[in-house]
Amino acid sequence: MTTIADVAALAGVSVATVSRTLHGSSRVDPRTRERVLAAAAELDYVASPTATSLASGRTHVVAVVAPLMSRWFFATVVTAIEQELRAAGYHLLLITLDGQAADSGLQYEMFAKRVDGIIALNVPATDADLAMLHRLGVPVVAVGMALDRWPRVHIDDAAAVRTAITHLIGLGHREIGYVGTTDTSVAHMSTPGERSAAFRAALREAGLSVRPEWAVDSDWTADAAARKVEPMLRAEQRPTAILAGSDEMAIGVLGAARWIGLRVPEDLSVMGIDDHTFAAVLGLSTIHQDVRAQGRLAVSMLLDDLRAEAAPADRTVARTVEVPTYLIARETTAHPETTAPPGG
Amino acid sequence: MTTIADVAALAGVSVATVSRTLHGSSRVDPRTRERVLAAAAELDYVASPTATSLASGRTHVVAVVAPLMSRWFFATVVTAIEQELRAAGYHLLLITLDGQAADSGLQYEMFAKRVDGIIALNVPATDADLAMLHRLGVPVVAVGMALDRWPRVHIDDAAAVRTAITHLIGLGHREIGYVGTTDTSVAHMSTPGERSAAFRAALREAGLSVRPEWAVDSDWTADAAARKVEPMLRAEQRPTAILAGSDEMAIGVLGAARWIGLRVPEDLSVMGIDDHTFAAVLGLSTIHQDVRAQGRLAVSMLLDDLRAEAAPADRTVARTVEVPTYLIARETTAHPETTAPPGG
DNA sequence: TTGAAAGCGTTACCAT
DNA sequence: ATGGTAACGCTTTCAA
Repeated sequence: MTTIADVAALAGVSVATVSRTLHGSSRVDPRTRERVLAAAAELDYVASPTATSLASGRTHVVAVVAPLMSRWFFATVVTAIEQELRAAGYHLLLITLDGQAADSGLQYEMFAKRVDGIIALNVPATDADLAMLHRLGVPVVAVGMALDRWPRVHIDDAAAVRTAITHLIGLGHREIGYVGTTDTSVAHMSTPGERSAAFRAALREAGLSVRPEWAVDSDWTADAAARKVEPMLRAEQRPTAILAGSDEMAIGVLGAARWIGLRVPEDLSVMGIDDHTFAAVLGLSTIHQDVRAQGRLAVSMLLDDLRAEAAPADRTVARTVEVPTYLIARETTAHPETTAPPGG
Repeated sequence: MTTIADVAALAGVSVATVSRTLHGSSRVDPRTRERVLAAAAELDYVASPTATSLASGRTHVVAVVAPLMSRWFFATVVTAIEQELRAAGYHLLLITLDGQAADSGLQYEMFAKRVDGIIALNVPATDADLAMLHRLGVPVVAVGMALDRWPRVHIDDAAAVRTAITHLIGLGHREIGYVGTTDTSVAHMSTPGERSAAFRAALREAGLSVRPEWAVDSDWTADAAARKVEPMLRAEQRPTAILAGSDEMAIGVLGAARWIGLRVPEDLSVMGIDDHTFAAVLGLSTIHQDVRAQGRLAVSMLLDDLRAEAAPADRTVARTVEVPTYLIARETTAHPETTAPPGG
């Protein structure tokens, strides 16, 4: 393996000079620089990141922690993050909470020393986790769920839900149901329970009553949502519209409606939140959020912090950024034509 | 930051002994071990992975290279891989090709020295890339697309397509169309073009003719597939069934059918390949593949190679593993009831 | 502008 | 079984 010493030898300078040249930092005589660069190129030299890290104390790696990857939102943010990090000369260490006991703690110690910073995607943390994070002194940026006092990029979940409900009410719906996580105890799998709370609030604001049996708890998947919503749709009295906490779950509702034999939107209006890649093609009405933008923002905020460590008070980005959302009305929502005929 | 020296001091032994104890390798007096462990626990000592890497030459990090993350298949394998790696004490460095020029090369040099091995998910590589990889001497395992002579885990794409076609023919279909990538030039975005080739082969084997205009090229997304398949479905003569190269694209076909007003499966049968999470709930007939298993297998094969580096000829896993696939007939495929009435 | 040399925190070899 | 001590490959003072 070719080391910095080889380059130094070939260029006829000291390793210190090679290091300086390749770092572009301090001044180096143009002609010296020329020779060094030539030597490095000649030898296909690439500095050992390991040695560099040990000597400099910075790894140029950022950890991204997410509950799991198989959900569209996470996969999409991560792609955006990776791209942005790569452009900035950083690598991405992916940490998933999948398959871990919810209470096993995040074990930041295991990777904290490997990275310069952490981007946490919707990961809840126990007090112990937070304490650990602070103790380690690693910069953190949260995406989605707030994480202590760290910078955060997110959407206004309550507003998203309100917009959705307003849309449905505007169409004439009065009997509205909801599927989504309402229980936040399964910590590491949960997503802002705010959406569920916002649902109740939005209905109340509109002067509509919230029927408890029309707000069902579900895992954040299409299958689960379909199963959970089925009884509600088969009941004597069923809602004329259902809002799902995510498009994934909305697709589940679509499935349930299909196998029950309810026409969408004639017999049932369905809405989601997110604007999943499939939403357009399925004609799903939803609330759009720019997921990639959130990833990009998270990266700039983190890099900003990393730079600030070197040159304090050099921050350019707001400490918390709210990304706007907006309604996309497609074909799964319409005026309620019929008043809930006996289901089935 | 607490270092190995602190632990050694507290335990009253040399750093060498601490290193040995924590590594479990060579023998250490039980009582000494006890003291060291206590000291380490007392100080919350965690070895610096950076220093360890530099000294030992092994990073305990594996790179996973994928075209992008926002596709269900990739996201799912990656989750499985991460989980498996974590269990084995390894971390995962995620490299995406998203947003890179297709011909920009994979730039393995940029991360090769950071990792002990590489898992490549459906990434095509130029000869230059392959040469580079070999030169770097990093163990590689390929998932999906074959990569030179490296170990590989994959499904039999041709068989999958054949099974699908057989299913359709068994239902009585004779006019069968296909959507998927047929052009493999857009290298870093392509997936086994084998599926497309297999489609033609399967039809020919069955004695059916392949109408060129019924085999359309498309990006590997629902939207693209929907757009690409629309003209085919609106044409005077249209197929009675369509096989998509992936469930994602099949969902696109479902969308196109919906907005054109074709009933599925009465007017059109639709099949996919993969058994995407949404397939069940959408009632999509498809060919199932166990994606997580492929991820797990890839990890064992790679770890096997890493161990073999230490203790040569110590391999336990076959050099190439083929994961089985099988038909799941759901509700989007049926006997062709009508013979292609004028579209629209 | 350049070079010498002291770290950075571990591992692993060689003695003992 | 344990300790001393060269590496590992680079960065970064400190001098020159």
